[in-house]
Amino acid sequence: MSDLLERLRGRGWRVTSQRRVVAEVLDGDHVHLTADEVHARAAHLLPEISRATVYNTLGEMVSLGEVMEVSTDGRAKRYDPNAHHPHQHLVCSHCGAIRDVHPSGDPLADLPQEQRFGFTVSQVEVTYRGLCPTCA
Amino acid sequence: MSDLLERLRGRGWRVTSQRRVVAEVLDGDHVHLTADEVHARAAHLLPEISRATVYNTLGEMVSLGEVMEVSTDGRAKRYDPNAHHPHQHLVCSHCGAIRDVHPSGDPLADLPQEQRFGFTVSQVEVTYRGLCPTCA
DNA sequence: TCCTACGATGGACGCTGTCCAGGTCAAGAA
DNA sequence: TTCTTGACCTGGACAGCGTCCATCGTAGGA
Repeated sequence: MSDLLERLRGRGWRVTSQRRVVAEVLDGDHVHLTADEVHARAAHLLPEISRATVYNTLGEMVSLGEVMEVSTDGRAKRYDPNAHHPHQHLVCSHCGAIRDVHPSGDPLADLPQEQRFGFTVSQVEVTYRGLCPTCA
Repeated sequence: MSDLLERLRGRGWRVTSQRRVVAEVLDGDHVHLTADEVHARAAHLLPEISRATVYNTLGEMVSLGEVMEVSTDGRAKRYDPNAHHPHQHLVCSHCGAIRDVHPSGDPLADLPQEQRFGFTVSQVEVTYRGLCPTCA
């Protein structure tokens, strides 16, 4: 986990106890927590941590490219620490479970030039939706 | 436009003046209004219409599959009347402009079986991001 | 014309996220 | 170790988006 902390420290980030617990909470694979969930888990480790700090810290991690922001449901944004490995998301339409997936091929290549309307396209987000084994 | 109204009437929908103006506001191509924008335009045609009614009506149109819900920015959802022609979206990262686009190929086919983790995948949403000609 | 169930209203409420003034502290310097 | 300072944290107010609910209005059938 301190991978993330080490990288951030290397970028001149001041490491505080608040930032450390947020980084700890975000450790792991297939982690897609909302800001509120991050706050709840962080508060378990450091009871006085404020909501504003969690939002600020997450925002900074996103700016630094160390964490991805994902919004799969139009409600709260979710934070995905797996930002260094390009991937897409598979979401259960019923229970909201999320998995990281790696489609074959380059989704960007599927958009023909004449369908780009002069845009300089630089990024593609793909969300696959369906039912997970438990909900099906 | 009353395409939409006719289809809804055919499904036993009671047609009221409120529902009619919401359907009128949503008429056209490349229309991606937020609920609030729909409300503002509807109120121009029918000043007393309430916000709750607009939300209810949009929600019903979505349930009936006549309108698509799109959330491209993590803020307000947008409503796309072009629900009967499968398409994806191209979004300007700077000004938020949205275009309907039609990628070549079937994005669903790009997700190998072993990447589906037992999910029954039924739908794919693709959002292309970049800069529009004006913002570039 | 009358009835009635469905629809509309608007105000309260909840969730998500942002902002700000003031207090606190990490980390470098001596 | 102590000092200094600017970056950081806090808690609360506030704003945007969306939902809920009790009540009133009305479309459409009898």
